[in-house]
Amino acid sequence: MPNLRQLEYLVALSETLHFRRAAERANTTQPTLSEQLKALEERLGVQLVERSRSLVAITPIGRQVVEIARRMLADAAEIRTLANSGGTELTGVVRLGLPPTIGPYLLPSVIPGLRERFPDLKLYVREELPGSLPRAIEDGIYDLVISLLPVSPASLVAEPLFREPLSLAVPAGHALAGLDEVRREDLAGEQILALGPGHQLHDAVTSLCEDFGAVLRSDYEGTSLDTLREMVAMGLGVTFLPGLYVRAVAGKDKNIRTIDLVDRNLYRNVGLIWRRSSPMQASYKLLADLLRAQVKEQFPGIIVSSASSRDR
Amino acid sequence: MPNLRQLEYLVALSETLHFRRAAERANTTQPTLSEQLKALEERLGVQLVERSRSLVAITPIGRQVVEIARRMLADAAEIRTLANSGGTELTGVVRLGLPPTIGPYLLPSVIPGLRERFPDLKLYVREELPGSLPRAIEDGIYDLVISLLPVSPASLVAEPLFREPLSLAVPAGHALAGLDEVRREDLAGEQILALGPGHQLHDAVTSLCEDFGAVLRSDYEGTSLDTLREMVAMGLGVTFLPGLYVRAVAGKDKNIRTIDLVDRNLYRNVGLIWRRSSPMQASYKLLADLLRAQVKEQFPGIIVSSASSRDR
DNA sequence: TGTTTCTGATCGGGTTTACCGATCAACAAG
DNA sequence: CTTGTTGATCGGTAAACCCGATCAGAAACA
Repeated sequence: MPNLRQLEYLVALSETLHFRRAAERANTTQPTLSEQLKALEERLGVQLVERSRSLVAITPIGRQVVEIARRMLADAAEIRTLANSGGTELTGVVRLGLPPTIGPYLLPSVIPGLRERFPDLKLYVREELPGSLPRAIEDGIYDLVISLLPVSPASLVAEPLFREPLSLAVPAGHALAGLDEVRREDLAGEQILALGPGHQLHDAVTSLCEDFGAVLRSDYEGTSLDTLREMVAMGLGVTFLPGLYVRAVAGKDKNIRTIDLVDRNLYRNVGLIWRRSSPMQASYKLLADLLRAQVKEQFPGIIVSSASSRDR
Repeated sequence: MPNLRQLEYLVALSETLHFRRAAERANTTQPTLSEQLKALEERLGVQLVERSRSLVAITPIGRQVVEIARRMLADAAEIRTLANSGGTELTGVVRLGLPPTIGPYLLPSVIPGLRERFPDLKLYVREELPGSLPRAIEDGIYDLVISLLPVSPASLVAEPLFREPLSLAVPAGHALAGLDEVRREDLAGEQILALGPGHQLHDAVTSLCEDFGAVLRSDYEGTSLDTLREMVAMGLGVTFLPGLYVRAVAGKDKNIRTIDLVDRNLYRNVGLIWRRSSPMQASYKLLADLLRAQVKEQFPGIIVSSASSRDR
């Protein structure tokens, strides 16, 4: 296996065609360069340099090697630059997992701001059922996950992002459609639609229904927030929609009304999760800051969480 | 400066995400891999691997490094392949210098055959006044030179290729045009045209003129064999043309006649020259063989030299 | 709840590699 | 014939590289 240092010597020699000057350029001494080049030639089993008292020339094969060696040295330099800058800054591909009830509504709004702040950051985004997200990040499939808080495993760190209120969504002609806000007792007997099991909204809504005396329609299970909205618009029942979705999509649909709930206990807490063992901690906190700022700016009404303890 | 072996370890780890299996794949032991990866991270000042008891993951920066490292390892492998095959076979760019009175007439005929025999060989061809060719190859500007023999410096090796007869070229209506061959005395008093000084034909023709009692026209100096041919066709005088040119071009010109000389001392010896210190000796001899074979096939009438002593 | 198994980290060691200063041998120029 | 310049060589040293044995923590198992 050739050696980067030896290749560096060869390239230097090919540029100067002079052992002493090449040694100087490569920050070493002439004996070392001479010796290492010999060693390189022995390793490869090919003569790379034509030496005579009056002439130093690179052989045809040597020139091919020089060409490749130049590439390799440039690559090595790139690694070094990457390491110098990349230690602090967020660059390259970061794999982000998030639930489908958040991704399509949050990301389009915040990604432009992200690009501006971290121009060298490329997000590889994948949506996944929220139930499997914590496991997936523990297994190293993602670098970051946006998920609902709290998360259990001690190996994970959660940085809260925002509290997202759930709004009631009813058809335009519904009895409750005119109200500015509804109370718990208003919902008694209503037909409630929810996403299928696995989605985080499913479990939450189920327990809500028990509390409120409402009826969960198990015969219609939505597969996405969009289908849920359509089902409400068609009068199949009412449902709860998360604030991000309401502000991004549902609020613009004339066929339904979204109503705040007086009972302000209805929230989902959304946070940014990473492994405690990740060395990108500082960068991820910066990212969380930026996400909070973006949400605050783009989604009025969403309550942005306060950052956890700073340690820079 | 990162180290190729360390990069190999990193790549292996990125593929297995398991220290022991990665060590096995990289043909080393787990402690070594562990240690060297730590050393690499310290050199770069960046954490590349996320280690915890239950998980091995490559950090985002680490993945960028892996990507570059893969390129570098592939390049290193390419160097090794090159060295293994290239030691014996003629590949890559070989720089060939030759005189303009040979290049355009010899090369088009032999290059197809060359391609066939040495498919990975790329010739960088440059024409130069023959006077400066020996100096140029001594200085390492070329790897090979086709030149007229003999060559003086002891640092050069010459492999004879062929003996190229000089033919007399006269205008179609000239007094000698009907003859099959001419004698020295036939030329007495003729106006002889030649190339300018610096060309090898100049000196040779000058001394010929003295011998034959012919007159060298110094007021018209050709700059190439083609202009010389045109000048003869226009009746400005007669000239000597080398056999290769006669067979490739001049023989097809109806406005002139080319006539063999009875005096068979008129030859130029053409050979392939390289530096004695060149390690490609064996390949160059093969090349000379091929060139001789090609000339023999393509240029009937040119006397191909016998190869110098073989040593394989 | 102990026991076993598996993980990567660490330790002590020996070998190889990389390097340098000094010197040599061949050659060119004066 | 001397002087200066070239790359090669030598002897010694420090660092890099590697390995077997072992450790410590976590997970799986009984």
